[in-house]
Amino acid sequence: MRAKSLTEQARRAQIVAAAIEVLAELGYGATSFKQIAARAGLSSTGLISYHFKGKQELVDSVYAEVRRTFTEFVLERMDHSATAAGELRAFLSANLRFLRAHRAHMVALAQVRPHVSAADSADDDHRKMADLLRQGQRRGEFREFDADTVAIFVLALRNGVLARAGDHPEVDLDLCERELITVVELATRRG
Amino acid sequence: MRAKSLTEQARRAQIVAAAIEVLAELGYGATSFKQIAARAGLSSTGLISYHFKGKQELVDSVYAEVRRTFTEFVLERMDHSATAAGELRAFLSANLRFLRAHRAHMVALAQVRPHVSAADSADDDHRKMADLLRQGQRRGEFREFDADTVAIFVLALRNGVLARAGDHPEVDLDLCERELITVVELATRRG
Amino acid sequence: MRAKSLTEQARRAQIVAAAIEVLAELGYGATSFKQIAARAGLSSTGLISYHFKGKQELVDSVYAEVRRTFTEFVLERMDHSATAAGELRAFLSANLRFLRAHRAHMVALAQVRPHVSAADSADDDHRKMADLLRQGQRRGEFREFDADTVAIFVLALRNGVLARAGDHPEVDLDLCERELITVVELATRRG
Amino acid sequence: MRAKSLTEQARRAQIVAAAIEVLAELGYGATSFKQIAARAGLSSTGLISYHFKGKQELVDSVYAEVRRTFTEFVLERMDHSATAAGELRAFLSANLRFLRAHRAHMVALAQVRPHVSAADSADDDHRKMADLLRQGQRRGEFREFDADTVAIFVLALRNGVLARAGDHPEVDLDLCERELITVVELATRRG
DNA sequence: CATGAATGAGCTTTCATTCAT
DNA sequence: CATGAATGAAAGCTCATTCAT
Repeated sequence: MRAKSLTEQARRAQIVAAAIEVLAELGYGATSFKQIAARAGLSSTGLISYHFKGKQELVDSVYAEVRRTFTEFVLERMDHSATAAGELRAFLSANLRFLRAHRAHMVALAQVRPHVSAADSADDDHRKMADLLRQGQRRGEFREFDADTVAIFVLALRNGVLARAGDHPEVDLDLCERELITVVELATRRG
Repeated sequence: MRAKSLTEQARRAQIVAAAIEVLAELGYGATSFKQIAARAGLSSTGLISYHFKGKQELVDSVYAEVRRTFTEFVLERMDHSATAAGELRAFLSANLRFLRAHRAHMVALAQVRPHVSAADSADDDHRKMADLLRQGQRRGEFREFDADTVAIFVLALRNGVLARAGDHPEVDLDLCERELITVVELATRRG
Repeated sequence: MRAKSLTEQARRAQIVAAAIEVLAELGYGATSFKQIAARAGLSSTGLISYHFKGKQELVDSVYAEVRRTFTEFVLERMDHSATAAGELRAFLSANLRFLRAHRAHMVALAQVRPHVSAADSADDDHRKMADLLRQGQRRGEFREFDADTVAIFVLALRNGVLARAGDHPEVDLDLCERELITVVELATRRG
Repeated sequence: MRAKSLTEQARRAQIVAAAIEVLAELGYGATSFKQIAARAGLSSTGLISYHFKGKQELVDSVYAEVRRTFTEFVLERMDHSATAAGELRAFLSANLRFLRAHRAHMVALAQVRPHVSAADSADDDHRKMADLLRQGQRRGEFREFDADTVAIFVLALRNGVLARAGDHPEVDLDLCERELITVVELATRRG
């Protein structure tokens, strides 16, 4: 894999950005090269094939880009010094803030996930969350529970809120954030 | 809308059943009329178009059928006499049992949901859950929280568990059920 | 592989026939579904894909059809009772007559052969010819030579004549036939 | 047509050489500018279009180059002083040796021939061979036959052997050469 | 001269849908 | 009612070619 030129990188980024927009607006099924090309102001779908070996590579690139943006966003807002409980709170909080800042990314992510070829990196999320929970248990912050199972719950809450908020713009994200943090704390804390 | 003859109803049911199987096995994207017809033992996709005005109507019918089956299943197992907390427990429990008994329906539901046109009947679920929660608050079983928000959480937990279990057959559903009930109880109970 | 209906067989035959014409006129590279559909009076290339699983199946069908026609034609004109030398003469003669009767088939065959997927049935021809030559040697009609090598020669002569005559309509096929038979006889006869 | 600079000539030669390799390895259908550029170490297919007016010119150039190499090779090995029969033997012999020395050229030639636009220079071969045969007849070396027709045969034998040997590497070229010379001699000699 | 990005026509294929029988 | 043949739109993708730099 030889290095991409600057122009190439820029075009790829532009196409990925257009794809994200279209995915968020029309959903995966209606997202064709034609739509993406139109959105990106390209004169031909051939150009997309020129920059991406196939639809799969584009889909994977979209996924990677959204994850990159998301991870970066969350990491910047994580509270590394503190307790596991603190990290958990920061994680949830960052997720909701990301939704506010990049709603299209969030929706596109949901649309694209079932079609990503990469060994499912959702498993990554799961593993990291379970580790954080176990750490909190070792430190005595959290009660006894099966960390893998509760990790499913935490991520389910996150996903469910994002999905709901994606469909229902009227959801009050501030309220949601407070309640979410409360709920997770009640569900995990010791005693 | 004139009444459907018995034959017609039977055919529709047969097609919907086949569609559910195919959706569960191949996913939405690979579910074509051809696949469904083959699965149903029909010799022509024309028959599907004959009985359903279009793909959308079939999709909606699949959704309706899965929901009907699901609702029926859950209702039979609800504990109506008891407390709101009891109902909540019964609801969660029934959901997991349904997954065990009708995994294909569950997977098909997930595949089909994003393409359903009907005014989202997920909203129905939400409303009912919120009502149940409010009832529990009035009775003093639950702590103070925003019922609409927590309804999102409860359903998110349910959906997340189902999704995870759909993809990862190794998940221990019994363990999952116990932890889920514990978590929801901790998160909602008074005091 | 279930039986094809009569209509289906007819359509397939029609498409194959059109493909043969187009191949003969435009060559393999310019033979697209579009051209074939136009030639066959079809309103859509989709119909070709409907009747043939893919381009490869069509190509193979064309090859099979031409070979079938050809083999039938030649077999009818073979002199089975007689000597190996007689059979050889009859074979060559029949080949040239086929060219006169079905020039398009012949040209299409040449165009299509490199793209046929079937285990090369040109090897079949070769084996049969070598067997015939060996038989003639055992009977004392033919001189000693390496039958496999001379089989290559005989088929090469046949192919070369067909190719030349395909490109140069002015070739005198009667003269060609007489000379060809003479040459092969001189090259193979004992003494 | 202004003279080509040295650089230009070199580039053209490089591209043609790469094209020959690709043609021999992948066949005509899979030989794209992209493949050729990659093989030649060029970073853009644009360069090919720059040096050749179109694909046709490249194809014709490949053909011309192979023919040039081939003719040169054969001419060097011809026995000019001798009889027509001797020249004929030398010609056949040289052909087989060329195949051994430059198999790729030979295969590329076969791939490219059907797509060459140039007034078929195969006719050249034919004319020369017919002349040689007539000369042999005048000198009393060869029997009476139609020289044009037998020229077709000789070239057909040559082509057929090359084609067969191209596809079947197990062919014994030494044996083939001896048999070929014998056959042609039997078929042409006087008495 | 060489580069690499861009273009648009063309390809095969799949799909939901229609319609005569 | 059911069948299977036919339709045409749309998809992803490849290709030779063009052009600004």
